[in-house]
Amino acid sequence: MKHLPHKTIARLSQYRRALLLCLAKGKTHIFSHEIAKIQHITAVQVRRDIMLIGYTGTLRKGYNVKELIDLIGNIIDSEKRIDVCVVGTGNLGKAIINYFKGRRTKLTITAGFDIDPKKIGKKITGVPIYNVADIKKIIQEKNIRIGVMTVPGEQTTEICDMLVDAGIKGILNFTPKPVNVPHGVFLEEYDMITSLEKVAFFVKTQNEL
Amino acid sequence: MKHLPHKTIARLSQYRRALLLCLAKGKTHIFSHEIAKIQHITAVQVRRDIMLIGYTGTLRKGYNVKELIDLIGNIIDSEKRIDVCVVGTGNLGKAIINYFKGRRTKLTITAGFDIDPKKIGKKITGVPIYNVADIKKIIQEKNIRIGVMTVPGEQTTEICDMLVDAGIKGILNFTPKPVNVPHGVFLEEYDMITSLEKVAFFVKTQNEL
DNA sequence: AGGCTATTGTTAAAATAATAACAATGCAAA
DNA sequence: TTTGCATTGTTATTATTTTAACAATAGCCT
Ligand SMILES: NC(=O)c1ccc[n+]([C@@H]2O[C@H](COP(=O)([O-])OP(=O)(O)OC[C@H]3O[C@@H](n4cnc5c(N)ncnc54)[C@H](O)[C@@H]3O)[C@@H](O)[C@H]2O)c1
Ligand SMILES: NC(=O)c1ccc[n+]([C@@H]2O[C@H](COP(=O)([O-])OP(=O)(O)OC[C@H]3O[C@@H](n4cnc5c(N)ncnc54)[C@H](O)[C@@H]3O)[C@@H](O)[C@H]2O)c1
Repeated sequence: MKHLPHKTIARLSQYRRALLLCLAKGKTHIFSHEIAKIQHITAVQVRRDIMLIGYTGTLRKGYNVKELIDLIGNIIDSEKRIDVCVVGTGNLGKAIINYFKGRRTKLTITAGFDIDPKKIGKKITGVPIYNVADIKKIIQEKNIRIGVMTVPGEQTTEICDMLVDAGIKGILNFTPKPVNVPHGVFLEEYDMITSLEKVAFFVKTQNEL
Repeated sequence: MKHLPHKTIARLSQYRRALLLCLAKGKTHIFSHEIAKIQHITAVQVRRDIMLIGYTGTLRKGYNVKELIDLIGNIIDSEKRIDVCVVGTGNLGKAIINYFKGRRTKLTITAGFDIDPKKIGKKITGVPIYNVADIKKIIQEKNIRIGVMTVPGEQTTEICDMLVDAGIKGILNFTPKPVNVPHGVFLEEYDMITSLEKVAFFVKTQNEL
C-alpha cells in the first residue's frame, strides 16, 4: 500500500465504528451503499477507500463485516495498545474520559492530569487523575504517547510544551488556543466554534437563496 | 464573490478568532505570515483566502485587523443573531455552553434541553434548561435555528427527528451515532474518536519509518 | 438454462484545494 | 534620491479528493 489519504484514514475509522454496530446486530455482510448511507457519503467513495486498503468483497453479497473490521484494525491500529492522557479534567475532559470508557479500541486513556487539588487523586470512571506537576514522570513511566488538551486557553501553550518535553508523540488540542509543536509530533486541533460557524454560514446562505 | 470553498469558510472563522485576540492586544495591522503562523498554515494560503473575499491589505503594513474582522463578519455571520440550542446538558453539553459564554459572536446559545428533572429549570452560566418535552414549543417561540446534540447515543435519532420537526435548519451532532436529515437541513458531525485514531495512525506510521 | 440485475473493482475525468512563482510596489535605509 | 527588500495580489501549476463511468460477474428469477 503506497499511501493512504488523510481523509481515507478518517473515514476508515468511521466505517469501523459503523461496522462494529452492524456486527453487534448480527449482520455478517454489508453493501457499500449501506455503509455510505450511514456515513452520508457515496457508495463509490466507500468502495474506493476499501479498494485502497486492498480488501475485496463478494459480488452480490457485499463485504464481510468481521473481516473488514479486522483489516481496518490492521491498518489504523497500532500492534500494541497506545496510552493516552487527558490534561485538564473539567467538563470537557471528563466527557472525553467517559466517552472512551468501554470502547473497543487500541487507544486507552490511562491518566488524567489537573492542577485542582480537589480533583487530584480521584478517579473518573476508573482513570486516575494526577497532579500536573508530575506530568513528565507519569507520562514516561506509563509510556503515554498521545495527549489530549482540555485545559483553559491560557494554560495551553505551557501544557503543550510540557507534553512535548515529556516525549509525547501526538497531541489533540481542544482548547481555543492554537499551539506549535516541533517536527515529529503530530498535531490535530479541533474547535467547535469553527464547526458551528460553518453550520451557521450554510444556514444563512440557504436562507438567502 | 462566486463561491467560497468550505475549507476557506472554516479558515476564515479561525482567522477571525486569532484577529480578535490581536485586536485585544492593541495590534492594528497584521501580516499574512503572522496569521499563518498562528494557524499552522502557509502565508500564501492566508493571502489567497483573503483575496477570495475581496479584501486588500496595505503593502508593507499588512492587513488592517479591525477591517478584516468586520469583513469576515459580513461574509460568514448572519445579519441577525442566530439562536442555538444544546440538547443534552451533561458534561459535554455543559462544556459547550460554558465555552460559548461571553464570546463575541452572532451565534448565541439561548436554550438547553434535558430530560433529567434535576437539571430542568436550572441555568448553566445564564442559559435556561428546559424540558425536552417542550422542545418544539421553545424552539419556535425563540426562533432557534441551530441545534447541537450532546445526548447519549441511543437518544440521538429521536432527538434529531424532534429538532427537524421543530424546524431547525442546522444540526451539529457530537454523539457517536450518525443521523440522517432531510434536504434543506445542514448537518455537521464530529467524532473525537476519529480524530484520535488519526493522531494514533500517524504516531504509529512515524514510528515505523 | 439463460437472461437480468445489483453489485463490485477499477480506470478515467472532474472538482477542489494547496503550493509555487513572480510581478508590482511602497517603505526603509543608505 | 536611489537601492534593496519585504510584502501583497494573482496567475499558473501541482496535488489531492471526489465523482463518474463502465466492464465483469455472481446470484436470482423465470
Ligand atoms: N474545542 C472545543 O470544541 C471546545 C469545546 C468546549 C470547551 N473547549 C475548551 O476546552 C477547555 C476546557 O473546557 P472545560 O469546559 O472543560 O473547562 P473547565 O474549566 O471545566 O476545565 C478546565 C480544567 O483544567 C484544569 N486546569 C486548569 N489549569 C490547569 C493546568 N495548568 N494544568 C492542568 N489542569 C489545569 C482545571 O482545574 C479544570 O479542571 C477550555 O479551554 C475550553 O475553552 C473547547
Ligand atoms: N463526539 C465527541 O467528540 C464526543 C465526545 C465526548 C462525548 N460524546 C458524546 O456526547 C454525548 C454526551 O456526552 P456526555 O459525557 O455529556 O454524557 P452525559 O451522560 O454527561 O450527558 C448526557 C445528557 O443528556 C441527557 N439526556 C438523556 N436523554 C435525553 C433525552 N432524551 N433528551 C434530552 N436530554 C437527554 C442526560 O440527562 C444528560 O444530562 C454522548 O453521546 C457521548 O458519547 C461525544
